[in-house]
Order: sequence, then C-alpha cells, then structure tokens
Amino acid sequence: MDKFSALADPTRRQIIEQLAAKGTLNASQLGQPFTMSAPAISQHLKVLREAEVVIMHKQGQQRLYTINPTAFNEMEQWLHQVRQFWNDSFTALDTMLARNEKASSSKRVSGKTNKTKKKT
Amino acid sequence: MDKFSALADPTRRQIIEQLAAKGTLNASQLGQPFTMSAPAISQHLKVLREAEVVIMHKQGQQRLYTINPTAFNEMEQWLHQVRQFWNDSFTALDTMLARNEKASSSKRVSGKTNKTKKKT
DNA sequence: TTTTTAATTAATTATTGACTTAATTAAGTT
DNA sequence: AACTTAATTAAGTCAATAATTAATTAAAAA
Repeated sequence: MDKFSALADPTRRQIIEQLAAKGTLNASQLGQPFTMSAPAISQHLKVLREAEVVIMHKQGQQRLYTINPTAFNEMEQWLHQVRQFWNDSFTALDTMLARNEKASSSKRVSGKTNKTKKKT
Repeated sequence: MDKFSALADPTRRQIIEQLAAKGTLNASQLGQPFTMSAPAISQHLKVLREAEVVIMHKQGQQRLYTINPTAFNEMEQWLHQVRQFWNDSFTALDTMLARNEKASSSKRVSGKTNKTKKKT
C-alpha cells in the first residue's frame, strides 16, 4: 500500500497526529483514543510501517512508533507540483473564461495557453 | 468520500495531473490515456466531483472538468501541520535517543519535552 | 517456572471500492 | 423524426480493506 492510501484512512491519520504531537508512543498508547480492538490498531500500524510512514523499534516487549520524517516528502511534492503546474499555466480568469465559454469566441477547450500569467 | 481517499487512487491522481497540465478537459479527453471503460472514468470523475477536487460545468453535451484550486489546501495544511508539530517538538537527536534508550537513563517514552529546539 | 502483559499473526466476516456491460439521458446532426 | 455522440446511471461481479475473535510469540514480573 502506498503512502496516499495509507493516509486515506481516518484512523491512521489520527495515529499520525498523535505521533506528531507526542513524538514516540507504543502500540497500546496509540490505541488508547480508539474503541476498536488492539489487533485492529496493530493492523493499522502494520500498514503505516509497510508504507514507511512510521518507524518501529522494539524496546523490551513494547513496540515504539515514531513518524518517519521523510514520509511526507513524496505527497507534498506531488501536491505542490500539481498546484504549481496549475498556477503557472492558468490564471483564475482563464478558468472563468473556460467555464463560461459565452464570454470568449473561440472553441478552445484545452491547451497551456498562458506561460506568463495574467495578461488580459 | 474525502479528499485523501479521492486522491489515494492512482487513476484519479493521473486525471488530476492531466487537468493540472491542460487546464480544462472533457470526460472523453480525460479517459483517453486509460484502457478502462468510459463509465469507469465517469465514476472516478464523480468521486473527484463529490470530494470537490474538481469542478464540472456543462457545455452542450460535453462536461468540462477543471481543478478546484482550493482543493489541496486542506491536505497541504494537514501535512504541513503534522510536519511542523513534529519539527517543533522533536529534534532528530531526540528521535535517535528515543530509539536507542540505552543512551538515556530515564524511562521517558513520550511527552513534548523540547519546546525550543536543539538544545543539547 | 508459572503467570501476566504487550503486541502480533491467523482466520473469518462484512463492507467498500473499482471495475464491467447494459440501459438511460440529453444534446447535436442528418 | 430518426440517428449519432457524450456522458451518465444502474446493476452486478470481484478484489481489497477494515474490522472481529482466537491463537501465538516473546518479554517481564510474581
């Protein structure tokens, strides 16, 4: 399972939020806020581990979990890249025009027309 | 379906990438790169619409799709917030210490101990 | 060394998600 | 009006996911 899917589940996002706030927590502590069973939590932790969103290390009989600090790079890059592409290529006005074709005469429907922005 | 889940699917992410690159595309154009059926694409578009990741507007018999420019704010904020929490509260060194308890004497396992950073 | 504690794995079930083909809606064309 | 095109909705299949309880592993405490 990839990082996007791993973080699509609200329980797993809450787990991450706990780790962001507290740094290191063991499996029991991470399960505390939830009503679901311990195995359910354990399975969520497995997903997060395998997606490399968290790092686990053993300390005696406990399993301590921390966030993998590089975990979010991939997602943030994707989001940023999509947003940049969007911003670079299209102004808000372009979007409005595309949405309301009556205002423009040509039948243009796609195409990166504006390399430099907002030149009306 | 929320935005995280909407973007967990690779087909839907590719659809978004197309829209980021091209601005506005109709349903047929968006389906072009894929081998799956038109209804499959239509269902993906429905998910993206309902999650408000894209905006649709009708133009004759076509449905034109664009990115909803505010779509990524929520996700980026979440990612940023998690990362900030993490960065503010824990230095890399803290993490290493937590991971290798032999190096520290106390049994501390959690707790935001460092409000100000990197004071070794 | 028996028992408790922490956590997992195994096996099963129910739900959700991603497709398919067939049918429908609505706009444009002949 | 009949036909074609664009896209959707409907209905059904199959695989993946999220949960459960039971069983297992391994460390710590009695």
